[in-house]
Amino acid sequence: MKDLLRPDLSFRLNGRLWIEGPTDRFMGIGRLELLQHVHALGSISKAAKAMDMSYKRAWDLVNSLNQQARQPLVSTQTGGSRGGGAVVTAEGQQLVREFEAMQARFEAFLAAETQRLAE
Amino acid sequence: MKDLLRPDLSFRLNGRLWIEGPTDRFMGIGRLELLQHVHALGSISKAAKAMDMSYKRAWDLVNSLNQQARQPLVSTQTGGSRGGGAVVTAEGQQLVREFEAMQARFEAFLAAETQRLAE
DNA sequence: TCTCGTTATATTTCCACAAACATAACGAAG
DNA sequence: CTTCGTTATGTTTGTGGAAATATAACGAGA
Repeated sequence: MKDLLRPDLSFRLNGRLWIEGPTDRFMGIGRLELLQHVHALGSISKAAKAMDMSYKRAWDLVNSLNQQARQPLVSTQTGGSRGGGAVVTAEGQQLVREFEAMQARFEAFLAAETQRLAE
Repeated sequence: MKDLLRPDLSFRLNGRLWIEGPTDRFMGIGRLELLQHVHALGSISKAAKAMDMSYKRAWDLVNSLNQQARQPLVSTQTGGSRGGGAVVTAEGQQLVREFEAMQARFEAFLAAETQRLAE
């Protein structure tokens, strides 16, 4: 394979993995990172800021996740002394763990295929 | 996992695989199908028509492939009684075979992960 | 030398989607 | 009853990339 490619350019194998519903995407690497940030920071707005994403976009993603899940994956609270916040529920944490694992296996697959390409 | 999803909606795992260069994408499932059509039909314009793609887009993709390859993957000819045409070179055919194989292994991976999701 | 189907290439138009912007509601605490 | 940071939601603006449009060149064959 590599003998087909221009030797003065560097190429790499890449890929994406996601779970899609009838209308919307359900889960992907971006949503995974968002959930991880929400879990770590306790708020959608802080997570958005940390990821350099607009709050609206982050909220829309969380909303899409919750709409497609049997039970809320992120539970939110408005108002209060600290303005409110968001927590990743037990179900959300389960999703994070399982998708992380799948993503890790995918990256192993990519690494193996990359190896194959070099031969 | 499936216990997290709304039971009234149908979800499926999906993914994409591609080889990227420094500036452009080099290879992916779309380019694979284009090469297969060019090989079968002997012309970029017929391949484009068959795929319901504009000729310009198809030509741009072929051009991108050729630019990034050490040797032409698609060889073209203008003019002549039939107007010209395009053939997938031996190198192009090798690329098709290798990417097909990789894509098949990826689909096997997806199937295995899909199995895992259902449990 | 005219035709025809194709390759080759530039320019313009269009549009889906993201980003940006705006505003209301919420509720604990002081 | 005001403040503050957050959630919640609608509207407007911007833009990258695809699609559409246009045109030239090519060369075998009639």
